[in-house]
Amino acid sequence: MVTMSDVARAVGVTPVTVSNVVNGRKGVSPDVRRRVQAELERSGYRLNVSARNLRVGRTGVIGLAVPELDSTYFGQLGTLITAAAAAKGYRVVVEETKARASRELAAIQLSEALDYDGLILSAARLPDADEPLTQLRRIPTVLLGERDLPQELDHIELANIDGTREATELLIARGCRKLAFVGRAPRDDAVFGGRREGFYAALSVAGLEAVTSVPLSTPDMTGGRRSAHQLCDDGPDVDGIVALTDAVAIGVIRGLADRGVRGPHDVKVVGFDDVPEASFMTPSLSTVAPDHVWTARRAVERLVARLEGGDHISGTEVAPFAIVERESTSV
Amino acid sequence: MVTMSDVARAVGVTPVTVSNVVNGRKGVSPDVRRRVQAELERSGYRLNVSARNLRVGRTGVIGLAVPELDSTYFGQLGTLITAAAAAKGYRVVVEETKARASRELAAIQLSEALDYDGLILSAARLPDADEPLTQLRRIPTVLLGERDLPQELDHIELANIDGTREATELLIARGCRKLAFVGRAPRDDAVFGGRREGFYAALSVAGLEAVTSVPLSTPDMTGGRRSAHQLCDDGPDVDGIVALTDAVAIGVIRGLADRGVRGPHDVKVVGFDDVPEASFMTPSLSTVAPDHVWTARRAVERLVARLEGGDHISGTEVAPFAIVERESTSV
DNA sequence: TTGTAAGCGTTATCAA
DNA sequence: TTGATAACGCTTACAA
Repeated sequence: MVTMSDVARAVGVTPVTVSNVVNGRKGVSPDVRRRVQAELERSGYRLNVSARNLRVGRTGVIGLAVPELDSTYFGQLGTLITAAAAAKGYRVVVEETKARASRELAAIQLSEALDYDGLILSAARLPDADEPLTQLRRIPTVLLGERDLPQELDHIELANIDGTREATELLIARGCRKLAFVGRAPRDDAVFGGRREGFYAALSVAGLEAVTSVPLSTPDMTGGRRSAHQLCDDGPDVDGIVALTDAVAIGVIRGLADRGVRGPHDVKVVGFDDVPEASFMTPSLSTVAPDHVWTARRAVERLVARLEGGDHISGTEVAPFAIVERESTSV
Repeated sequence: MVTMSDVARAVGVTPVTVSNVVNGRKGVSPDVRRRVQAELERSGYRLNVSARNLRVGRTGVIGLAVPELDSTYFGQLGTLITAAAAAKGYRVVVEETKARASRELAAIQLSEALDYDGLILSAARLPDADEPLTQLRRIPTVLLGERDLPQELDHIELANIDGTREATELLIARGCRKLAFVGRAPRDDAVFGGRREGFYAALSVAGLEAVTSVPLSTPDMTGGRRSAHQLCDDGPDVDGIVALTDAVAIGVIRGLADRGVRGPHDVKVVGFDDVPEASFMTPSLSTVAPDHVWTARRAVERLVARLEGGDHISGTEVAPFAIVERESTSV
């Protein structure tokens, strides 16, 4: 391994001068700079960032922990946060937690292990115990998630209740009267409780009763498809479905098609997230579209404000959203 | 910031003993261990990994550079590589290069900057110049990509020619005679040349002429949709389409639907990649399915072998693949 | 413009 | 079982 001292010795200067060249600082004569640069090239020198970080006490890296990478929702989040962070001079590394609470904790510990300056944690199902929150206080963190959290934590959440309520209202406005919610968690009912709450709120205002609330084995396309099969096989008559997420909705639409049920004529469906593929499905998917760009920018802003010690607010903010109507709810 | 020295002073031992406790090494009396642990807890001590890495000379982190994160193809790749690396005791951080050659270079430099032990680079369009390859020689790297590369580099590629040839043969076997390829790059024809080559090879064997090769503005769903519109508006009669990737194919199917063309009755379509959503589309998508698990495992294996200095092979390997037939090519 | 000295927090080595 | 010492590669502060 080539160090600055090696390069310095070869050129006949001190390590400090080499450091100045490597970091593009001024105060180095053109001649020396040139000779140092030549030797850096020649020797294949690589900066040891552990050493630099040890010295300067920060890494300029923000960690982003997401439950899964193979969904466009979290992929897009990664893309947007990376861009927002780059604008502020930070780099982002993405960690996958696999949505298991223990892995979310592991991500937090990892962030310590990797010496991230800060962490953005998309916490699908952080356990209620205090212990993880204690962990979170050890490293500057912004949470993106669904859960009610103590006010002193930085937290950005989606408009789960209002968004799902308006999505449900859209179905009702389009003539649906026999509505089902696909998204009951198998065990922990608190997870995604907000979306369910919004669904029931809309029904209650309209004076309707839910036909059913279908359990969801996993909150993804496969789970949605399975739930749709179950719904068809159990036989309750349904003309509108509110799905927990777009991925679930895509699975539901496909699962209905498997049973010969065609949307939007037979059953209308809405999702949540507005993933990139929503407008490419057949039928294209009506959905709650949170402002992902806003969310990403705000998460980074708040984290950086905290990192750089300026004024920063705590507590929960809710991302703005819009209802996007496409073919899956057309009359 | 609490250091080992701080903890040591508080307990009345030396930093070395604290280090031993933190790292779970033996040779520390139960009593001392307990007291040190208590103080670690109490003080909120956090290991400074920059210091450790400086000392031990490695980081245990593998970088994965992919063109984009908001596609399930690369998302899945990230998931699988993360899992394969974890099995070998390495962690993975994912970097987004945005598919621009300059960013792929930036990723390489970044990997140096972050002190990854090694890098897996999914190089969509690495430039031909030698310079980047010189860069690659500075850090242990495995390339996942489409390009012909010098033999001394570790390289895993997909069966672009054979895969696309077989996919095209499937269309022909299902009765298609008027075939189009959607995936001509706007400028650089060398990119993804292999897939085009496979398409033409199948045609030639069957004694057919291609109806057209449609340019693709961007290799994603949006580009595919646009190309399909163009194809419909230009009017050539087509009964089978080979798309560059599944994402493009999904866009193509939707673009055809926009113009009232229904698959698979009117036009059959095949893609490449077997992304998770391929089986959830309507119609579900026939495609070339590379063995992603094999690819991820092999990439990690080869990188780790290189890192740990054992025997390692160089050169190019090709991932196995299968043709998966679904509804988009049914008769 | 360049050099000297010191230290960032950790761990390896050797001695007690 | 514990401690003293040195060193990893780099940057900051200050002196020349």
